[in-house]
Amino acid sequence: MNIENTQSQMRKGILEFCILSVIRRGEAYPSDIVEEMKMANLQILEGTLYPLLTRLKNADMLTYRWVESNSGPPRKYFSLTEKGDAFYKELQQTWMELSNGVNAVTKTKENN
Amino acid sequence: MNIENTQSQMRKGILEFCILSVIRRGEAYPSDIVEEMKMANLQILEGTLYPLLTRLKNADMLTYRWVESNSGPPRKYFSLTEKGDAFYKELQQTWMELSNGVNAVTKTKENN
DNA sequence: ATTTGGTACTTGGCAACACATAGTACCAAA
DNA sequence: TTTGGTACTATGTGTTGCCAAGTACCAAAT
Repeated sequence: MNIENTQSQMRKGILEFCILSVIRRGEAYPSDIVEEMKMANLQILEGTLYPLLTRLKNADMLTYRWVESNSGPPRKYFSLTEKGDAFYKELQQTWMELSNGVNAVTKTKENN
Repeated sequence: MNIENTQSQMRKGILEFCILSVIRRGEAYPSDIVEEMKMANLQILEGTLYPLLTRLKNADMLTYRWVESNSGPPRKYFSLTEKGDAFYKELQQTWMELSNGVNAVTKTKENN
């Protein structure tokens, strides 16, 4: 029961939302995503990102196309499917409700 | 990959924070906690709450005392230990950072 | 031509936790 | 003494973040 562990627990399910959000703004390949997340102070590791993208693709939320790179191997560029877009909107709603709920329970005079 | 599942995934680690917050405002027994959570639109089930309280107690974050009830069996009233209070403050910081991060990544013009 | 280093992706396994389910125990009123 | 409600316990399952090891491709240096 340490903070590092709790931090990764808190990430569960939320990363999915963030990643869909990044891809939703335009085709992206894994390193793009890591970069955008880092800019928002949300680190995500490759060992987390790759399996997550695979899950989302298998669930028909994402598609990808191979794009040649001039500095290394080809890259998978991901984009949202219609289903993925619909799912994203549900996640958005879910996050808002959760976030409001947590703030309601914890942000009370006595706790500040 | 459905919404119900994602909702419970998103709860991971966050419930811990919420529950400590409720108890921090004053001794509470499980049903009190469920009630306060429900008021904030955060449902928590008994099968989740009890093991969580046990974990927190085993980690020295909580203590409890038995209190007689005039309508049923005695109740465990929980309160925070010093360690629990320190931990709560860390969780508070963690939640703020995570929450800000998620909003930064997802709340962009293109996504509204 | 072979080595080296970087980039991109894959795979298998582990630990933590929300949740479901079934069960135990206690109490009070019918 | 049965019934129904309340309080708590114990066990098992599925999902997921993360780690670690591995594969593969490319380009510049040796």
